[in-house]
Amino acid sequence: MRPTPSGSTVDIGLNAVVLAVEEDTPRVLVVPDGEGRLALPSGVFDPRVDRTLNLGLRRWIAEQTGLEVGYIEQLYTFGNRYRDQRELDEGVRMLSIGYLCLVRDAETIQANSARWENVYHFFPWEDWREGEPRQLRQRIRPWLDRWASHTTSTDTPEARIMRHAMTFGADAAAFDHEKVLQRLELMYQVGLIQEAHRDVRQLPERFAQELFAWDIQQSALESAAQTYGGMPMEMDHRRILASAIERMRGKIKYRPLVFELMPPTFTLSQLQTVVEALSGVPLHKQNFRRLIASERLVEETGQRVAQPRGRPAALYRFRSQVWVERRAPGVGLPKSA
Amino acid sequence: MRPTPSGSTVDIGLNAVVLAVEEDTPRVLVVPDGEGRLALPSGVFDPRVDRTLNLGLRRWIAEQTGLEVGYIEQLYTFGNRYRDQRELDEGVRMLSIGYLCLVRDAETIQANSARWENVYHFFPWEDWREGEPRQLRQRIRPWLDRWASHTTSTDTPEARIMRHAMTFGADAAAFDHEKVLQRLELMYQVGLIQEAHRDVRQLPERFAQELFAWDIQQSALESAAQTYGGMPMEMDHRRILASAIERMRGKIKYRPLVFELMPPTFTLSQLQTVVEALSGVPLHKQNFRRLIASERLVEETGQRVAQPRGRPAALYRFRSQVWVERRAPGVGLPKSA
DNA sequence: GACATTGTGCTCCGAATGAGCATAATCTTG
DNA sequence: CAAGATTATGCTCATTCGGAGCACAATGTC
Repeated sequence: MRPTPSGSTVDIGLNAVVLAVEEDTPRVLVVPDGEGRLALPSGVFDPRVDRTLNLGLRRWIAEQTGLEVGYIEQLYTFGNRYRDQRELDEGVRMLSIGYLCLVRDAETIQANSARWENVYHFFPWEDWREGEPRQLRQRIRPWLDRWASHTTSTDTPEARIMRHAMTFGADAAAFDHEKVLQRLELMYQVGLIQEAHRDVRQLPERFAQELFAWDIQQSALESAAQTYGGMPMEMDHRRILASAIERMRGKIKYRPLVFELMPPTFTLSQLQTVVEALSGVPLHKQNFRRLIASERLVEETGQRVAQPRGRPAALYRFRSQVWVERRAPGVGLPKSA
Repeated sequence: MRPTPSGSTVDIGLNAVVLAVEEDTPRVLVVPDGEGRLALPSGVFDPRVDRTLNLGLRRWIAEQTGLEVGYIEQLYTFGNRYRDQRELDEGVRMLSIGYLCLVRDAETIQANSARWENVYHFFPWEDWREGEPRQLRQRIRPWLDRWASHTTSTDTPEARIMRHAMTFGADAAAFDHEKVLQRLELMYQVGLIQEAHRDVRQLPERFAQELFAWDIQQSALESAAQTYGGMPMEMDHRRILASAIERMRGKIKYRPLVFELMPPTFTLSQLQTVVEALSGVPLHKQNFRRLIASERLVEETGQRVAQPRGRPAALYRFRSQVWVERRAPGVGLPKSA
């Protein structure tokens, strides 16, 4: 190992994606900055204060939101330059480590004006529970097609069409619901999310050219980003959120992660609603029950719960024994999801 | 975002797990330190030199091994204390970012005495191609059982038995081949790998107690670690290697990662051998071919290749088109794998 | 030419999956 | 109170997928 660069200029940002699901709405905890800009709970890691990264993260979350989170999982370490104002001002390099945190109750009150925001407000094109989102088909895809038809010095139209097909699918049937991050990054590069326009203004000229490299008038693009591009976040926080949703969608299939979001007892319909909220696709009710039953992920409590309408549902609880018994327990999702 | 801690004391270590498969042997690139200790190619990230983490990593690999790697994927950022001597000496805190790199040809000559080492020399218990490894059944499991039977202030025997079952499986059938990292970390905590004994010597007393907390005489344990615990590595490099194998085993099923390790053309048997080498399990030959064919991951070149024995095999190449067509292309593995 | 060895095509069966029908248990409304 | 609406739950059926093995092909060796 070579000697350390003297007087390191690297800071470690810890960023928490705290998720909860309320009814059929997946929510993320956000911290407004007072001027309407949204950020994830986050802070700089100081090894003199916190012994581990996890402890540092927990401290920042508690300070900024008053919440004590249970489940924590590291996502990814982002190291891109030029996305942080302070970096430009002071020449400090910031790395961001993203974390996924799951909590049971979105109703929990937070301190410091932190609040819950619908995840799909940040990615309107990711919610396919009612079929392909209209805005995606009618507004976003046309922009992507226009972008793909432009040739640049670095991209051929074929490469761009392929990129479009690989992320958003050539048609609705080929849409891979797990590629949340890849889709966001294409939207960024095309200029269909507001962060791209914010960044391009403070970027050195030679880097600016990498962004939405095509001869569309930027104002039209920026207006489209405001209308269809979902809510923006500070710095690269929307990317971190995208990583979290992607991880969630992938992992839910083979690990019993959902139960970190459920109350101690729940009905199978509630469980299905939560899975659907996260994965963004509708599920066949009877088959979902059959699957949960065959995986023996839950057990009956013997109680039933009255509903506002319809037959009362049986209450279940998670069988923590599954951790030892089975090898890859998860709620499963249809191949098409 | 709060103000930065003045004069950060965090360094970022970049660590590369460079994998290749030669015949039926998965190999990792290691850099000996001159005294027989092995390390991964690694170095400290300096943002003044390299614009991105990936570029920094590539530079370190090239400097230490002379190799230009193709495929790179970030694994995990480790932040544990007390595993680096310099940290103890100078109070510098080091975070390690692990990367998985894939190269096509293990024969490539390296500079600076870097060399290829069989991955399973570091994890002898992970190679199940010939069934459950004898050392695991006859030597390692008994130690784990003895460990599990001890009660401590922090652990009940039930918790330890559960931990054993969750990682190594209660019986051979329940062994989950993907949990490579969890198994290594249990081995570390029990004291069955040499790094644990190295670390415990330089740890402050109160942390030392967390390690192999049981009343076995340490010398017997250390001797077992030397005999059955696989080859040790510097710092936490073996953990990073474990993460890489785990990622590889998981991802190979649903992404065409293997082809990064294959030559431009190959036979289906060669492909199967590589998949088996990485996943550590034997596969049914005819079903493997059927799967590859049905996924249309490859296409025939029309050529055949003579063998030392047996019928000549058809040569195939990877169909890069699959990236656009299919949603989760991978080589697939049996449920039991 | 018999035999060993590896490659390749095909079948069979049971499990898992997608889709839908039917019935049960509740509340609301006429 | 009966009919209808609504949600929960049980069950069937057709299809696909995955595990296992038989059979034959194409080479080299004895």
